[in-house]
Amino acid sequence: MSIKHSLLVLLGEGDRYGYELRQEFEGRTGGVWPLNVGQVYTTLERLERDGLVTREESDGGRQVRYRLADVGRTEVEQWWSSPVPVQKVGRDDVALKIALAASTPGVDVLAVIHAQRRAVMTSLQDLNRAKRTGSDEAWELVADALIFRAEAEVRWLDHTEARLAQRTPVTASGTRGALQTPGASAPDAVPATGEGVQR
Amino acid sequence: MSIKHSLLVLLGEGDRYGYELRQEFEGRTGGVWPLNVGQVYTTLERLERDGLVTREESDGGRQVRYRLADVGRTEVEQWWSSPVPVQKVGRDDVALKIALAASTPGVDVLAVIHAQRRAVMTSLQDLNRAKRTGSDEAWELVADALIFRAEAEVRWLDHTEARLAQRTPVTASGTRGALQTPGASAPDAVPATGEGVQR
DNA sequence: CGACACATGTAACACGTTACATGATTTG
DNA sequence: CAAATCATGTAACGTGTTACATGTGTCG
Repeated sequence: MSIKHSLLVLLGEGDRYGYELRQEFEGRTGGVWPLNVGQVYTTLERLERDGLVTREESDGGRQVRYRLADVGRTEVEQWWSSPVPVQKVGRDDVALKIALAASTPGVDVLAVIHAQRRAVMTSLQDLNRAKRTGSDEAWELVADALIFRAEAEVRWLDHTEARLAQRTPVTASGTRGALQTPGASAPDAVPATGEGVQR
Repeated sequence: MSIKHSLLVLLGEGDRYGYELRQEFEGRTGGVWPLNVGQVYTTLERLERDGLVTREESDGGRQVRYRLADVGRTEVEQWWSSPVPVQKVGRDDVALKIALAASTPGVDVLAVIHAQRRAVMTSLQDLNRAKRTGSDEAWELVADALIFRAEAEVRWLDHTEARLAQRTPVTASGTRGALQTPGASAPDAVPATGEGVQR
């Protein structure tokens, strides 16, 4: 959904050809989102098929310029004015995994949580380190988004661990022993304002 | 990646047939993740093709029982012991959109941010309301994950808005006027510990 | 010349999603 | 009986991803 619209946005600024679109895209996003060239072409094909863009060969057939059609222009405007749909359904891989782990006998939920947190915090370090290096504005925006999200995930993992730790430890027959860290207290209402991210 | 492993996990507790798997899955996840039955069957096909499960008809051909193969069992164990890969690359639809908006002339970034925040906060309300209703443990886990993530997104939107507001407003020729909310101060270091989510 | 950037494409696959088709069995 | 539930599947599409194929132009 996003590549399609991104290309449309770029085409909104003027006619472009595939190769060019890819370069601009990576420039705009600070290279955070590496885009395979092939994908640009296939996406453009679909866009043309759906009548959002028109194609015309130029430079004696060496380049294939694309132009934003009216339908496409409308599409872009709608995209700008409507928010990215929030995942109401709950397609969250991590949450699903933990929920599954919590309800599966013989699985060490705490260990799963620990492993996950370790991974998230590592990537968090990487992100913060990389953020200091790169100076691109777009890059920093995206990096911050990832950082905020990662921090939220850590907070959620803490929250969940605390909650699971205080439940009746019936299914205590784990595969291997997990470090039983107590975790912060779990506020019952809105779980925001977690402050302990660093460990 | 998750449905596949979820089915494998369920099969780890004993032989199951498709219909049954779907019911158990929805039960375990508190129904948060509605799973189309057809998808269970196609997924099972792939799993069988890849040798992770074996199939055998039972009940006179009325049911098709699946059994976890050794390869599948290994796969499950690996899944439990390895974290869900953190999105290092930055496939973040919202961040991409905002970054694009910020670098596209004639687009009102603030308006885009506002629309997004409005949507997120609405879903946040829904989630909190629904959380009070449902009492399932799995459901609450997943709901919390979504809540934490949504809050992080709001915080990031605030953060980004503040940052964009203080940059030289050269491209001030927006499509329509946006409410110029000042937003919180932007801490330069780690942007965690945002506390003002409610508006 | 050889390597590299430019430029376009095809093929195949993975995963998810929706919709439709088809029967058997239970139950009001 | 009719409707709902049980149970299995197929077809088609959307989006993303990787890998490969092919040719031109430029520059050291």
